[in-house]
Amino acid sequence: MSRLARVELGLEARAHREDHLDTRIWLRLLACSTDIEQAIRQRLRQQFGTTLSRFDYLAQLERHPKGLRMSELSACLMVTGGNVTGLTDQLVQEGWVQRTEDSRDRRVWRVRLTAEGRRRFEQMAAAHEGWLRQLFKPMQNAEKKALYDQLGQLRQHLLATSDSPTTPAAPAAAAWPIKRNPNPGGRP
Amino acid sequence: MSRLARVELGLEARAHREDHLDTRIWLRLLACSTDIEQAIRQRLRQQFGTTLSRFDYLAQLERHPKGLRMSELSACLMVTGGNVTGLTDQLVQEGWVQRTEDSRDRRVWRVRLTAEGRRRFEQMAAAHEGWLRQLFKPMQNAEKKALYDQLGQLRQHLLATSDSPTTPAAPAAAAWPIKRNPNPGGRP
DNA sequence: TTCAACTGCTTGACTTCTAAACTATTTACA
DNA sequence: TGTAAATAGTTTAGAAGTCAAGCAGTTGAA
Repeated sequence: MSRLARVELGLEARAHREDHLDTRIWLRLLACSTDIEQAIRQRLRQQFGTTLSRFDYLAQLERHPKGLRMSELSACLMVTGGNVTGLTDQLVQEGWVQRTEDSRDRRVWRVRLTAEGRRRFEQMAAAHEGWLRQLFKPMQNAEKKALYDQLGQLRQHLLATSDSPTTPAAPAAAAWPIKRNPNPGGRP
Repeated sequence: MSRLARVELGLEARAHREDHLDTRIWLRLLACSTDIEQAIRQRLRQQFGTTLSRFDYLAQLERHPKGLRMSELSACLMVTGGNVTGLTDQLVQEGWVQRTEDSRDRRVWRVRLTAEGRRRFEQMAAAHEGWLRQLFKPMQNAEKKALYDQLGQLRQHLLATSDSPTTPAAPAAAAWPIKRNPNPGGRP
């Protein structure tokens, strides 16, 4: 098997002909997502010296000029609160965002872009859009629309399923054999 | 804005009505991918005490009974070599895989599943397939096929684009303003 | 009014992954 | 043959993420 052939498959190489369509869709989706993500990460780093997480963070703030609470950011970004605290500390220190107190509830922080942060983010966002245009250039417009709709349907279904009580949170007890230290304080 | 509404949007909330279709596709793709990934990670951890990276790693080996080199794994998994070294060390220590020397080239390691590793992986793979079946259950078969094909086209295009010389690796010099420590040895 | 339960955020210990520098081996070629 | 370049893998420092415990502030019911 040539190197090229393997590289061209990437994560999708896991798919077997006998695999269910569900599995094949997932592997293909993941491969596409990883491809694009790596391309974006690399460009953000090389051209702006920043990371995708920070970009995502700033993008959410740009959508909400009045600012967001930490917990709202956590939900939007689909990451834990601890992570948001860390990102916020960095971005505050570098002058992209500012924390302001909420007069009604002294536990909450409201985070918003600084003028400088907004200015700089807008540059990145323009570049970001250009990169995506380039990545998707070979696709026909009709293809794109179709893909966008298909993904929309998938997302609807996923959200419906995850909310339903049919999703088993976990079996009564951990089901794997004797293991000293499954995952202490670590990422899943 | 209610919590539910926000959570339901997640990463996709970044999309504005005026954004280009390309951007909107990407955000939707990423949201779908993240949703599924988190579901799978959670189940792997809770039910098998393992991680998605390890599962992916083992899945590649299962496809290749004769074993793979570290560099081949790195390409298949779309991760860096250093990462493969670490994962291999762990899995060898836990008895899932074994390193064997290559008689032709003393630099290379050939990694393969142990019998125990294969046995245990097969259990996980069966569960994995079940989870995906569950996640995709609400989707019609025709929808799934359409999505699978659309993603296939996208991937083709992405691979074609990334190979082409039109992709600018980086501008002549780093383009962001004065920054003491852009990203020393860190993740992008 | 007071105290227990809840909420919003932070902290701390830990894992995963990356990029870049490094070591060891093989290959190409003058 | 001898040496430079290329290749395979490892090491290292640090970013980014997780979970769980902890603290301060808020809420609500006796």
